[in-house]
Amino acid sequence: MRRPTIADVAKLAGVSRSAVSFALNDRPGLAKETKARILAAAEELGWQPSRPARALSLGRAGALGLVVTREPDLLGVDPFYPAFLAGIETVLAEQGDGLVLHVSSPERERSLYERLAADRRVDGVLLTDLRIDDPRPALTASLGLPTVVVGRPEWSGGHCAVELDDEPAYVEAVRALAKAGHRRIAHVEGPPEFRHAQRRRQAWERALAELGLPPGPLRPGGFTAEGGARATRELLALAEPPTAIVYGNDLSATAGLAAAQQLGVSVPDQLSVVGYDDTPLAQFVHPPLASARADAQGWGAAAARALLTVIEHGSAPDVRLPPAAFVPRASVGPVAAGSPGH
Amino acid sequence: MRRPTIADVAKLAGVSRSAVSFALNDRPGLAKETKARILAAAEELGWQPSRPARALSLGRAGALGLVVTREPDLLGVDPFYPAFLAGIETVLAEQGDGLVLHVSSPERERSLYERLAADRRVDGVLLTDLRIDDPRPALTASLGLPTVVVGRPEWSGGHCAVELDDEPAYVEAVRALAKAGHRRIAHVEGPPEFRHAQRRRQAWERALAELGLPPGPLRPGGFTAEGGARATRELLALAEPPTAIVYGNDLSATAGLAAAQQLGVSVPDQLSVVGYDDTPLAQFVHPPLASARADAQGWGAAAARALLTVIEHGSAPDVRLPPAAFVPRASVGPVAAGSPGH
DNA sequence: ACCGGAATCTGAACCGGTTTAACGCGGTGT
DNA sequence: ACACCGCGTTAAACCGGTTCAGATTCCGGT
Repeated sequence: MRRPTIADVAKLAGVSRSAVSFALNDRPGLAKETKARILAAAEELGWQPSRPARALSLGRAGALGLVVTREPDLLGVDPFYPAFLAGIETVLAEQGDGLVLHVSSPERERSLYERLAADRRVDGVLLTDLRIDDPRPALTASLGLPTVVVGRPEWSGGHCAVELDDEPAYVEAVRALAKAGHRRIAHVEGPPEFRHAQRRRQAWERALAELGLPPGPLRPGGFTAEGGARATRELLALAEPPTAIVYGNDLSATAGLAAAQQLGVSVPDQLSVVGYDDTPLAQFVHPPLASARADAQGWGAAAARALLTVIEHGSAPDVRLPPAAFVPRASVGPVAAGSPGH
Repeated sequence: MRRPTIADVAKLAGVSRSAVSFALNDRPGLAKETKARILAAAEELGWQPSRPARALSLGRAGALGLVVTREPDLLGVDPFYPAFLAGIETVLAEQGDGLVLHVSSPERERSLYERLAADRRVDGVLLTDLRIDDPRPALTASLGLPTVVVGRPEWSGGHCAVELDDEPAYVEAVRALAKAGHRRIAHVEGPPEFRHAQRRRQAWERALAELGLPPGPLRPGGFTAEGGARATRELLALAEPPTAIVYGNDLSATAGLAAAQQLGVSVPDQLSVVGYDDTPLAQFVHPPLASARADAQGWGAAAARALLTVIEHGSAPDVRLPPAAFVPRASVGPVAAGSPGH
């Protein structure tokens, strides 16, 4: 019942342990039939080399690390992580490598990375959800832990960055709204400490400026449903309410849409709404929610590939993926003729 | 720049490597001051024992495995997994253990578990989303891989089961609807191959029977938004449409709610709606969605604890957690006076 | 007959921990 | 004075792989 070791395979094949190792890692210097015999023996015993043993002698754990520091609540409604993880897996599965996932809080984060590094549990880490003044890039650098930053190069602190830009979709959304006649376009932003939330806000600001529109009202939404609903109520209570709202994500947007309807504001007749993420639900709410779609799975795969390269070669070139695309839907409509402020 | 090993610590403290090992794992038989000196040396060098080395000599990987086989799409909107993972982490963090996560498809699943077992990459696995005739319990048993089944004991195939029952919340939901006067209560079920989807359907059937109500119409919803929307349209197109629909999850329910509204059917005046999962969005859609809440984090923690026990002792008693609770909200209302079929 | 060299395989060291048996040593009991 | 004991410590074996420096064999060339 004991699991077979390399010695068992060697004995069965009538060779030394090193020969088995050579056969497995198909190194040159083994006669073809010997190699076949060894592989047959391994097959017969159902032998696979032990990861820990392999990791110890190679000095490579054969695993990547990902620490997720978002609130579990936030995680559960965001299609990003599952798709991202699936993308990582597609790359790791080829190598037979694994992903070690930790869910953490900002306080415990530091010691967690330290342990990951000191431990040799993983060969490198992916950094997601970069924050303003994020200590992690410097931390992993000082720990000598190979790192890939999932986000813009200027956030990466010298590490390899794998970027999928939000901005174009945002700009496009604002342009689409402007084209539909909207002039008061509000934004409900995500937690401002997140770099991507900040970038989305700046994209909105810049797009308004480029179009020669006045800066619109801004409210915090925290990427949550509750925040989206509250922000929406506040915006609609303004003396001059916006005729369109761009949200930081679909969760806020969906809640905002419902909040507007609850106030008797009809979407898109009196208010246009845009989300971000293109949640599976987006096209099935009423009215279907305009949003932005990003290839999270491709992002995960690219990030994993980049990290493997960093681990192997010490560095990797930055990667720039096709940006997210604006997805127009019925929640965006022409500005109402009788809309206030005209 | 080389990471310190146990030998470096031993040299610095002026003792043998075994003494360092003893000190670290606080075993008896070391003089107090020697131990203090060793720990000080370890601290000074920032030394932590290498996982792979430790795993090799202990024969324990120090990691649990979780294979997720859901569609990435389904994953992204379900608050279950993130909270579940967070719960696992709370338990593993104490031990310093890790979680190896794999995202897979049913086809690759088998070989993945085989590798996990042969590999010694993990000490045990958690089985979630049990299906009808799920091959996994028997597979992990035959692989000698310690296993905990996340679900009902009768699904576990002899493994330890950690259960959080859906049924009471479902029965309660149907009762609440019946009390509000509903007699034609439909169900939009999840993928029927999932045990928990099946159990929810049976709960609905049983509750109707117990209340003396006729069996209601049933439609597949696949736990998806699209499925929920389509099923709703079909149900509402019936000659005698239901006055209430109980969905397999919130995603279907939310899409169904929107579909109904799109058809001009007002909720809850003409149709009552109940979901399951209590998504963060549930109380922020319009009208707020009645749902059912389960402590997914507690579930994860309990499952992880049970698995650690199985790994250590070879078995563990089944765990039965408090069941999910029905959360009434405004999407449930009294049956309309003029409702057809009265 | 002898040498050189390629091809093939093995022995032993090593990765960084844990564990077990034994050892040195001062103190006790008789 | 001797055997015995317990305490604190260590050397060495072990976990299961990889790797590198030889060892062995077989071959052709001169």
